[in-house]
Amino acid sequence: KSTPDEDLLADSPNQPTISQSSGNVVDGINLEDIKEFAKAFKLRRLGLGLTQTQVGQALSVTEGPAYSQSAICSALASQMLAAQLSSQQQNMYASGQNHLTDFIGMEPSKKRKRRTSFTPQALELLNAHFERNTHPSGTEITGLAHQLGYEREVIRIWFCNKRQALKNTVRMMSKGMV
Amino acid sequence: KSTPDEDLLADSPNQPTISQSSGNVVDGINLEDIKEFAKAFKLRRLGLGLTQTQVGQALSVTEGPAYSQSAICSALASQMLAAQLSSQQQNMYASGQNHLTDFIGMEPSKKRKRRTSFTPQALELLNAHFERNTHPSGTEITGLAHQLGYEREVIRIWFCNKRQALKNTVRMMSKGMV
DNA sequence: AGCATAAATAATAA
DNA sequence: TTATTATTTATGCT
Repeated sequence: KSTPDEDLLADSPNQPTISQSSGNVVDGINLEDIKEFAKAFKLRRLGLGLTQTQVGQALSVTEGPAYSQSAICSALASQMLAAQLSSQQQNMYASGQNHLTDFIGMEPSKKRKRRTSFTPQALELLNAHFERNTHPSGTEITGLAHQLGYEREVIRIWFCNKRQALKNTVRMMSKGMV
Repeated sequence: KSTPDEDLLADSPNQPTISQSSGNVVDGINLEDIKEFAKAFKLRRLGLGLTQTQVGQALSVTEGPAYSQSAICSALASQMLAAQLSSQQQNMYASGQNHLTDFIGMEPSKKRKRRTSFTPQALELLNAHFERNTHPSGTEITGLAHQLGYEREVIRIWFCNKRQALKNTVRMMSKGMV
């Protein structure tokens, strides 16, 4: 129940002490510092109103290869989970010549895909499939997509959402509701 | 053109038979039962004159997190779509807390192992260990796995991923970002 | 307005 | 790096 965001907002209640270097040190950097970094990074990102994906793309320009959404997330989110950091040296980072800001102008590519609507016939077939197998293979998905005349991705997402709905239901049931 | 509401009103024209357990079983619960549950839930809600949003807020008080309107809807509506349920055994659910966690016992196309999900408690312990030692020995891993009730391999991988995440963070830091 | 649900984003297991 | 799950957002209905 502690998302990075929440930890982000939560006020750090403790240790103003510069973590005594007894703690875990990774690559010469203290764990606490790493957490602090992750926190600051996310604040920056949110402040700029960027998604992880966007930051990844932006970084790919200046920095080397490419940071995928997963990479960003993996690198930072994880560190914040257990974070209860000394709320000091806050913007020991903040200052530097932020590369990120330069990309604030990036795209307006905010086009959301038009919500597709399935025909009753399509839904019937999809549901039938779902009852038989909630996790169709890639081939099956492609087959369905072709057969029904929808984009493959759309069909894939449909199954994702459908599984989610089912799981939510089961969760509620087991909670003893109704 | 078949909204859940309509299905709701429509009288179930068939099978009073306890669905023969041949059907899809999710987490020990039969699909038909799930549909039945969804139907009952909605009836309850309407009976109380509540909106989905209201129910969500109400549940958030007693139950943990928060159920958004979307959540309620997503959980229940979907199940009713194809519903033609045996209107029997009403609260065979109400009781036991079936491991809602991972439904899908269905396997075909075993390409990828099902993503396991850790409980907050498990994560807490794992993180604690990680902070103490990022490279647990084989014995330690086995111990943790046993203690937490996860497969040894799953625990091992968790440490791999965790180390990777940490390394990535350090890399970014040293790149001078933020 | 409220519902249903597709699409987008975040998180992370494999 | 990939694939899936979890959560949120937002849009097309009625």
